[in-house]
Amino acid sequence: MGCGRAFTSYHRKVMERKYVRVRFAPSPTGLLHVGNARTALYNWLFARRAGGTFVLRIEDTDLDRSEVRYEAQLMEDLRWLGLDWDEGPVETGGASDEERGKFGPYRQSERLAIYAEHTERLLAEGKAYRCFCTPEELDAERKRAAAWRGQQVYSGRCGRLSSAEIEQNLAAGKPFAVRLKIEDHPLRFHDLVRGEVEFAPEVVSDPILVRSRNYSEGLPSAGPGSGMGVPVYNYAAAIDDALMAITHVIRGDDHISNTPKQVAIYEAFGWRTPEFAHLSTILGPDRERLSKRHGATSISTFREMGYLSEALVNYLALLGWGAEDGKTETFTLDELTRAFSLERVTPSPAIFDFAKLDWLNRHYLKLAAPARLAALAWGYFADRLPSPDACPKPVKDWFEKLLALFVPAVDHLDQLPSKTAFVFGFAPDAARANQENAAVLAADSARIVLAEFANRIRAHEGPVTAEVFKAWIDEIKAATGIKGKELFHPVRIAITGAHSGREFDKLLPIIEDGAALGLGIPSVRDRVERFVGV
RNA sequence: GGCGCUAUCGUCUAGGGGUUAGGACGUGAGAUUCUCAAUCUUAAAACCCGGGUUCGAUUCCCGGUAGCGCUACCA
Repeated sequence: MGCGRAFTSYHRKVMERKYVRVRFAPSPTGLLHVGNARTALYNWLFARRAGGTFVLRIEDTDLDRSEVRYEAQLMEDLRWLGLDWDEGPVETGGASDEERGKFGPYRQSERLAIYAEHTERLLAEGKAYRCFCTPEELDAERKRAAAWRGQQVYSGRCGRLSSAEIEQNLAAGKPFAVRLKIEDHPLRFHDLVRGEVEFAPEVVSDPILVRSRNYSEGLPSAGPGSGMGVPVYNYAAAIDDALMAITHVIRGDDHISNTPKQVAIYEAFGWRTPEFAHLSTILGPDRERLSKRHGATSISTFREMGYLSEALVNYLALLGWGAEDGKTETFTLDELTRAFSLERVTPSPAIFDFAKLDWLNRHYLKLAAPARLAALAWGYFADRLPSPDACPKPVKDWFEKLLALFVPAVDHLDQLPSKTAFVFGFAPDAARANQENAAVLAADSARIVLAEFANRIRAHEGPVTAEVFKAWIDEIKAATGIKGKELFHPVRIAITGAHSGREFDKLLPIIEDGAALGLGIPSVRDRVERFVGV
């Protein structure tokens, strides 16, 4: 296949909007949080559904705040969620040192020359102009405008400078920004989730496209011989979206007010505007924008807490989108891909519900294969188990059984150590000290039951199997007439330290098998003897 | 202040000019279990307010209110 021809025909089809091309364009200034992850997910689903292309672009024009480690983390998080991209930047330290895609580079810091070129064009065509206003002048103007009209717009006075004045300023070495000249007509765009949106031209004012040098210190040169600084977000994003032939811009609704500026940029270049879809904000329980103080928000934190990626993906999909039947709640990525449509995305903001996420996580935890759970949970037991590669098979098997019993009782895997702590060690004094336990143990029946149980333990050889235990319980019940809670609770406390927990017939083998493994796990006999005193 | 977006159970949502306004999470009750969890059954729980259009509005239109966003040479 001739690459050049293939590209040309592909490109033509792209231009005719026969293909869908979307992008996820994060700034590597922090960890990927659920809001952005949901944006990435919707982009990905939309692309996959349409058989289109999902592009990853890194918006790192804010060099003060951008960090390479965040970029790497971001890619790891996307992969963990199962969101693969078709085009994207060369990964620093990644498996491949090849850039994917023909519309690169995919990092804005590597596209500065492209922006500079386009700015020259706008300047030459009179669609943009140099603004020599100082920050102080602008500030004063803003205050005046705010007091007078309640609006803060730029007067556009540098747009009326004569060429002589411009030459003079340039010769004097005055720093300048580049502003777009806004035409006097409403700026409209179509939004797939909100319909037609329109802004009056005067509220947009002549926006800055390129910062002056003063604001671009320490940044890489915009290009050879260029006297300009670094472009602002709205400008770079619009150029990139156009040049990367993005057909649908799906992003957070905090960008709605930015969109008319970008539409004006598209118009200035004579480009066709893409479709937009603005996704609502994710809020915390107090209706404020979701943030760290509400709890976990970054994808990597959820991962560390032992949430399954399919649970998070499912939850995020449901947050702002509903299935067509109005009923289905659980979706695999595959099912989502088939069911998803932007038309069904809700425009209203959504409150992040940790309880529902937990429910979905429990759901997927129950479905997960034992070996996978073992691999995921191992890290939480680093101080109790040998490392996975140095671990004897019997220990591995035992651990899987332990998980099978206790995973259904947790919301996320990091709750496992505390749930299972009593298996690995037994603290009789703490068990007695517990108030609820003390109430149970205070009863005469409890003393009788425990004495009976201890007698049988002493007379017994070998592990206490579920069958042996059952027989003892039946005997004690028959001998003493004690049954139900009065019978079981004291025994449970003597073995586990708590009056509630998993079923004895599954729990006992875990304890007795564990005791035989050399992990320091006390046997049932050890426990009971220590508890009642020998 | 200006501009914009949004508004159905506590939460996520379905629906839509006439409905018993549906589902899910959570909550309450019951069943089961030695107990907890799980599971099953079940209950309570919503159309922001005011006007207009209409025979009829929760649904369409306008206004109000509230929440959120933007209002930077941040992204």
